Amino acid sequence: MSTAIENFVKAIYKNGKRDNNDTKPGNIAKELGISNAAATDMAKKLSAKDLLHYKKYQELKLTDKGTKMALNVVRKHRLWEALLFKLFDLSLHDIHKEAELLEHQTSDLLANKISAYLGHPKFDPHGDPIPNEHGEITTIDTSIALSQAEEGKTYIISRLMSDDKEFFEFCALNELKYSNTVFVSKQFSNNKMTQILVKNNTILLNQDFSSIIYVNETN
Amino acid sequence: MSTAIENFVKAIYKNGKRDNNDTKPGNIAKELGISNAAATDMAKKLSAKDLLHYKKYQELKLTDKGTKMALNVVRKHRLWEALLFKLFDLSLHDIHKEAELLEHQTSDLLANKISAYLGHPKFDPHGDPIPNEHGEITTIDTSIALSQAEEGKTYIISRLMSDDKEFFEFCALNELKYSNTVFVSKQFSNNKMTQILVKNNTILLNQDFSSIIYVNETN
DNA sequence: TAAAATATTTAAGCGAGCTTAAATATTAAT
DNA sequence: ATTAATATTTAAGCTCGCTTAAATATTTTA
Repeated sequence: MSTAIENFVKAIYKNGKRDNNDTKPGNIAKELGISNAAATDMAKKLSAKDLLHYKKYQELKLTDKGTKMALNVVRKHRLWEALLFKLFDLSLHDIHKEAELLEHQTSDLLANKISAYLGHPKFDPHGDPIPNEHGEITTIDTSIALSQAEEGKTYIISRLMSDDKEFFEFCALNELKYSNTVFVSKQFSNNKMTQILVKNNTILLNQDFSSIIYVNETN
Repeated sequence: MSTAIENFVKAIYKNGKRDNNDTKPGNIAKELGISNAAATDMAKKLSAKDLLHYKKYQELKLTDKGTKMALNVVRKHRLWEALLFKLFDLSLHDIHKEAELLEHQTSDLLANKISAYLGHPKFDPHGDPIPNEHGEITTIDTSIALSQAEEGKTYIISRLMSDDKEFFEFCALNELKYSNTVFVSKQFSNNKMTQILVKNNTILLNQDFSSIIYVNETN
């Protein structure tokens, strides 16, 4: 299936997930930056391929097959985001742009390898859920802020919940990266500080930072 | 520039590098799995774009612009191969297939990030040279076999020169991967063994293995 | 509820990147 | 050097994924 088809199906899927869910061709067209005519055309074609239900002037609805395809593309996108974020010093915006292209040229095998390498993460760096191999999504984020973590336990960073440049610089300096391992050596309950160990570096976090670094328990 | 164009230019470049260098349309067509007619057609188009010189019934010759494009694609291909090889447990064949797709969807920025992450390697896991950002190629491989390495020095693995499955299994077990760091703790000159330290594991290599693991000095 | 605004669909057409079939040129062989 | 074999080119035509313009349906609003 082509990039155009994958993007079309993905756009319908994402549109359906929003509050303002109007999945008529015009809306999808706007999202994809193509003409309404092109969207109608594509809708008919994909209907013939059993990827969506199309009826004149009605909303577009993905079939099970279409939903599965959309979830597969979304999975690849988010896995790429997670990998690029972990490996490289790139802005989330740049990462998104690269993932947008790579997602269509990624075999299921490679996607699974990326997932395994990252420890099968359930969320990407934006905090969006990553569908598993079978298209299943974990909607409940079981991660907790480092400020809530238990002393003496080991966690994996799942989310850096901030837009602050300085915070990201601090993270980069201290190996605080998505999917890295963190050992919570001490919780100072009085002054709300958290002491952690990351790659043999001991770091003392104040609450500002410990409350926006999200982690998952290791199992 | 499209995937079709990039592949066409790349095919001419690679063809020209071989002994049997006949860069007429038919040969390129065979390499790309397209018809001769399609290749002639494309040659005309690319001539108009100043990517190659085309004269009826003559060989196709890349212009400087075309050569630069080819080198850029080759660079991205080989960087992907190096990265995938380092990160994932995949066969060289699978890695090649994935890189073949990813190479066309990779920004120069991302390519540079991959290169930096790998320590700007000069060769990919096959031992093929990786052009730098400016399209320059290091043709002389300065790497040496571990059997020739100096005691007490630290090296970086540049090449695993084998097709043997068991050898690769041994490598995987012992963190002997492309771009990993190796410390040569002892060279036993009498029985031609080499003792190395990789990620806190001490490994004793016989000459069979130490002579096919190629490394570069760290600088 | 009828007119105005907006959205969707149909129709015609275009470029990219292919195809096959036929015409033409080149190369190899006798 | 002619003929036979092979390669290249031209021509016509296909699908995909778009476009614009016109026709038609739906919504909004007065």
